[in-house]
Amino acid sequence: MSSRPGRDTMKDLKKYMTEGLLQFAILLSLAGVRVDLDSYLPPIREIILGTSSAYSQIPFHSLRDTWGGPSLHPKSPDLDSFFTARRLLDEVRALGDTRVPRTELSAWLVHTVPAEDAAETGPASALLSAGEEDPPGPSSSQQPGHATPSQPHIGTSATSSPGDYTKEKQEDKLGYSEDSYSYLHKDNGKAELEEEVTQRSEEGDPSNTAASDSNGIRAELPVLQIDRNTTEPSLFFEEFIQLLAQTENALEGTSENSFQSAEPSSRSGNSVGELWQDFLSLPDLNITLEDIQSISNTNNAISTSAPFSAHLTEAIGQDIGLQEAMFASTLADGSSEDQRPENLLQLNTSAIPGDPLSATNLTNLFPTTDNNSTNSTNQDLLSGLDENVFDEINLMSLALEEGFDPLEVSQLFEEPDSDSGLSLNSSHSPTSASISDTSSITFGEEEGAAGYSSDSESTSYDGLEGAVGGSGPEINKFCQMDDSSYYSEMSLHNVHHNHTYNQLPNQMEPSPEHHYSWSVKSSKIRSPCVNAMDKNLSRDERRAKSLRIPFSVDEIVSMPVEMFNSMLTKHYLTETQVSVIRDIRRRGKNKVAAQNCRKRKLDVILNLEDDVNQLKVQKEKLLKEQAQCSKSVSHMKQKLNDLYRDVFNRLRDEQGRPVNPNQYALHCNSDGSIMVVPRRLFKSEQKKDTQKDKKQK
DNA sequence: AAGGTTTGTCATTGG
DNA sequence: GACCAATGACAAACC
Repeated sequence: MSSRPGRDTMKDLKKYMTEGLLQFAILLSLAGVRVDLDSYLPPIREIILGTSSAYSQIPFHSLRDTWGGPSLHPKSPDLDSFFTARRLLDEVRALGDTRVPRTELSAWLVHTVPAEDAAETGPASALLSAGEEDPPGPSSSQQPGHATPSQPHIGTSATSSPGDYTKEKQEDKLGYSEDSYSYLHKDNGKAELEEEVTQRSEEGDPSNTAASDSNGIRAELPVLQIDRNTTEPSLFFEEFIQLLAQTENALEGTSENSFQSAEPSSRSGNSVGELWQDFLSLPDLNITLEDIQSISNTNNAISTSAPFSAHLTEAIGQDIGLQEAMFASTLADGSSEDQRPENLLQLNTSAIPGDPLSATNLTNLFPTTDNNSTNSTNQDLLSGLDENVFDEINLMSLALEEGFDPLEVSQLFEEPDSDSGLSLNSSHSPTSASISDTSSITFGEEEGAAGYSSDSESTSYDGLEGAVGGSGPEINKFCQMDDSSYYSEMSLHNVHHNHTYNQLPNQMEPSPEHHYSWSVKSSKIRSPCVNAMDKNLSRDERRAKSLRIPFSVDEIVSMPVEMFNSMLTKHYLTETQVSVIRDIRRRGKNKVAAQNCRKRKLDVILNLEDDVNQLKVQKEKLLKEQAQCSKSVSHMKQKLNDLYRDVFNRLRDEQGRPVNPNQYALHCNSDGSIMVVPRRLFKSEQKKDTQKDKKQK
């Protein structure tokens, strides 16, 4: 068997990578997040159906649509399965000191467990026992403090949703007992995944980094790791394995007896293959997969509106960003299942300002996609979140949960004598406060890049930036912070308080400027990071936010003078704020004036061009008329000459001789009479007339 | 990389 | 004199 050990090693390595990536991809699809593994995997169809012998682990194609039982694959896949299971078991045991998210482990067992059921003493069974019975390993002591109490949060619910849904579907289709289902679902399914995600997010698990490596091979490694320091996953696995075993027994029926005498390993391999084949060939499976996909990708459906395909390659192959995936899960939970919005509300309620766990709650927004490990840089976004921002976000969440309008919440902090409906003290406004922290970051660099920068503005902003906390080294920190707050608020807005879907921005109420500006800006802001978001804001907008000016730039600019002056006087604004507000107004008006001026200039230019064109047309017309007149004049001259000649031909002198036209000419008198005058006399009279004209002139 | 366009801003002027 | 609109000029960003 080992006549060619090098080739066997490569073969094992190939299978190792392939099935690991496949399991990882299935896991990610179950978790509701997609990752592009197409470049690392052969077509999923080939892997599953075995059309490519190079990747065939199990004779799926020979078992396809057959219930009679497995048959031996020409390449002896039973041995492959045996060694595969054995090797995986060794891998798992060898990696016992490492910790791995339970979600991934669950998916790994989904693929592996049926094999062990057939052979109680088989290697897969040993694997199960390893996962179940191993006491908490050294990892529990290596990473203390990770076992924080699981807090419900948005990201967790999003992550656990597909898994629960999948299990529920499987239970429905395969006829699982109600007891087992309820136990699995209620006790282990959701809470376990939530805690796992929470734990993973707080750990900064190095497996994430490894999984997020651009190398697809490394991305497979965490799948093969096992968390030994927790016993709950074992329970989960046990129940799930039992369910799968029941399924396998139900599917194999009596034909299974003929294989009981066979080698356990081969039987396990065939069981896996048959279970997979049956699982995939179930007529309702497509619905299940579609449901899974629809749950995890509702957000994508919003943009694409295309039906989801159950094809796993599509599910895995689509590229999706970290924030998009998280946000998609959040939206999907809010739209697809009734319980999810409730969870969101509860989560937001639990996120009380000042709660030390509030930061954790929002930090948990991201680990749902951390399991995907699709983006290593995004994982760094979790590292340094400011608790103050979470307090502000939690305040917003509280307001949303309690049914208050954010405007009302912000007015709680507003000075009592403010009679302006527009006035909001954004220093306490959750929305504007969270944004202002961000804007103070990029403001400094933008200021330097700006062409003109008044000294007073620069200096004052620098000082205020320090007050706000936008120091240089913390740019990334605030970027992450704002990012999380932005997405969390966006999700909350969309789920809970989107009352303006049918309204255009200009149809909204003018007074809650924050709503207007936020909705308008949020529609433009889709970039994953704050720098990109702030790039959509003008310099004055960033200045206003950095100084916590409680008015939007549009308000400041378009406000009437009286209202503007009253605003400056009624609000306790610092000199810097007043100066900046006046500058904003001046620049804003000048900007509009410049735009109008350029528009007018352009209109003038266009009008002049039209005039030029019209004049050209008129010129051509006149030239044509001139040519026609000249032509007519020449025609008239010709006629006159003809008439002249005809007249002289008919004239006769006193002797009856013809009159020479060179010696005589026709002269028209003023009374209309015509006389025949000798030319010399006619010329002398003409000379006299010309002289008289010259003298008169 | 050079050149054209767009846009924001400042300085100035006139109403 | 303050305010504002208009406009030339400049610089940065963008194409």
